[in-house]
Amino acid sequence: MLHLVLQIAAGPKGDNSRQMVILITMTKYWLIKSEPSCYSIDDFAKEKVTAWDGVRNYQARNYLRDMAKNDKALFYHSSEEPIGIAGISKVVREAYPEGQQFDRKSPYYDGKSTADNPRWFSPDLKFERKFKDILTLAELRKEKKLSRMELLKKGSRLSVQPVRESEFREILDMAEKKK
DNA sequence: GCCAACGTTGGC
DNA sequence: GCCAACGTTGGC
Repeated sequence: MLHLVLQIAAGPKGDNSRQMVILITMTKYWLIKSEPSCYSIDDFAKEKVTAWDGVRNYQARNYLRDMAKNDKALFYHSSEEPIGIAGISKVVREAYPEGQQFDRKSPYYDGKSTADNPRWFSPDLKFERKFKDILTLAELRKEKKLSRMELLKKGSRLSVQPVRESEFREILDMAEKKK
């Protein structure tokens, strides 16, 4: 949320009555990775809304916590050909304590997490759409406008990453043109 | 607080 | 299946 304070006209010193506060919600953009053998865009399309759980990296967790309602996230298929962006999702619930950290039977169980002091958080994401064709990593690398993307940097392996609005738009354009 | 050893991610 | 690039762990 961005807070803009507009001074309409100068009042007497210390008098703020002429200030107008404007609240603007800025949509943020993200990229989330998933191995399709584990959870694919088709699984997502079927489930419609899912908790983005199982993330066990602190930086990725911080990004998950930064997600706000209505933010958009590119859904990326990693590890299996065709590797690339498969579709889009939307944040429908801000991050809350992730369930699997408390589940002893889960591979994501974390004994150091307590209900009072949870370590991991997950937002709820809603399936928005699947691209007709996966926008491949090779295609993304060829586009100069995307050269600053976190995803394309050497050694980048974070499973949750911020994406610039311009990059998000460019990716939608590219997906559209592939038809 | 350093850093070696180990584990994981993910493209190739 | 290889391995570079990271992140985490734990002894000191």
